[in-house]
Amino acid sequence: MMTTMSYNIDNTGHCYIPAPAQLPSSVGQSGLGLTIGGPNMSSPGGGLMDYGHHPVQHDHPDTKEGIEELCPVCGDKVSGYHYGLLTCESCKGFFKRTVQNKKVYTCVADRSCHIDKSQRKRCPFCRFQKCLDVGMKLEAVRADRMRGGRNKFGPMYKRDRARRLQLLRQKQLSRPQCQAPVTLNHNTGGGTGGEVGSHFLAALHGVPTTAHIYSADGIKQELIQIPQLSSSTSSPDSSPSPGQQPLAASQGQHFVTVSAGPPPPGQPMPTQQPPHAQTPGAPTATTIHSPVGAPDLMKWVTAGPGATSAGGGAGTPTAMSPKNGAHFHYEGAPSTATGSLSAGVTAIQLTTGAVGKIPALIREFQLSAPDDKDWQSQLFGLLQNQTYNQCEVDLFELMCKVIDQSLFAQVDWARNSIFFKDLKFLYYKHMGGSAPTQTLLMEMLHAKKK
DNA sequence: ACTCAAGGCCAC
DNA sequence: GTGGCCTTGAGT
Repeated sequence: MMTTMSYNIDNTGHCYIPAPAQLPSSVGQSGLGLTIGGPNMSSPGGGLMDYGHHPVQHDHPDTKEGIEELCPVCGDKVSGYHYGLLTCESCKGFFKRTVQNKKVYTCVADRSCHIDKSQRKRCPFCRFQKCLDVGMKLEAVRADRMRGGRNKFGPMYKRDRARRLQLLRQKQLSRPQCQAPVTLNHNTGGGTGGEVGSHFLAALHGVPTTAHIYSADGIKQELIQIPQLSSSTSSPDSSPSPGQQPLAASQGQHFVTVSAGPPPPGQPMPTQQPPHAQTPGAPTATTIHSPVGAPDLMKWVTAGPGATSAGGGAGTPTAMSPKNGAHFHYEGAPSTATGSLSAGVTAIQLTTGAVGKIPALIREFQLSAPDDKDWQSQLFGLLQNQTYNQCEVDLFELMCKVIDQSLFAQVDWARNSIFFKDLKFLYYKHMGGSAPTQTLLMEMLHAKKK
């Protein structure tokens, strides 16, 4: 039986094809006239990675350990990222020729030919179908045939690489003995000093960010930082849609302590400001007490722009003690708040003269905060995972992880707060899913006042 | 300067 | 037509 299947690309770059392939935008403006087809074939998966590019670098540290990525199409050795994913050199060439030359293949069988290294030449129809099925991207083939340079998939490759490396690392950590000392160094993010901030933003958007691992032989590799969010199941290469909820409640969420800038008019207390209520650039301090046995450095961690500096505005952290549990004192007109974390107990003292008559909204915030013990045990677990089976531990990396954890928890908490839900409702109602503008937000506030 | 994913070349 | 190697050039 001979079967064919066709797809077309319209002038907007959309391709109509009965396969889970990405749609081309750069491959011709008119119909491609390509005839393809085949069964839904799944990637063989397996293996982890081979960062070598052509020619394949067989002396890469990963391949040294016998871990080698196989081409998801034919099972041959991958030579690098090609058209959206790690493939071998021959499938790269095959895919390129097929798309560039607008090849039309037919399958003489039932569109379910097995494709492997020895049989990949037999049925180009099924081979190309498998290329599409595993995710090779038509739009990565350049219509103008321009050589060199980079395309839009660069960041995706980076994230995928990082994800794979983290999987590899998790695999290594699960081994009974530490096989190779690994020093963890947090990525400085191009020297902007914004790594923690970028992780925070990544959490807001539900996308993983990367850090770097330096293996014992000095080779820099990437470590992905996947926000620990219960509802975030997006793959590294998927971007959140405007209507997507990147964050949701997760276990162990806890808003540790945050001191922020001066309270907005009408706000009675600057105690636990939800992140979404903070103004950009406002001084933010995150204070965390380490679990028993963690390095001393962990006892006192601050994060965010102006965390320990004087900051601006009427309300600034005036005292922060790194010893015997973190402690901060917040002074902001017209009231002050003091928070402390020590010996596993989080205490928020309100010294406004309004103790006993805390505004209902703040009480609600406090009540909605998850159990402190949950948070601590989660943090302890994180640190255990980080230090267990590691011959060498980078304290800075640990600090960053703890900060990340707390920031993600803050975001979780904020998103689950009544205010955030309220805001989301309004913005869906008004915008139908697109981001609210400043003007729109003002309108909403006015509407609420009325 | 280096990286690496594009396209190109050419022996098979 | 295939696939290994080379050249290119934007991004880092």
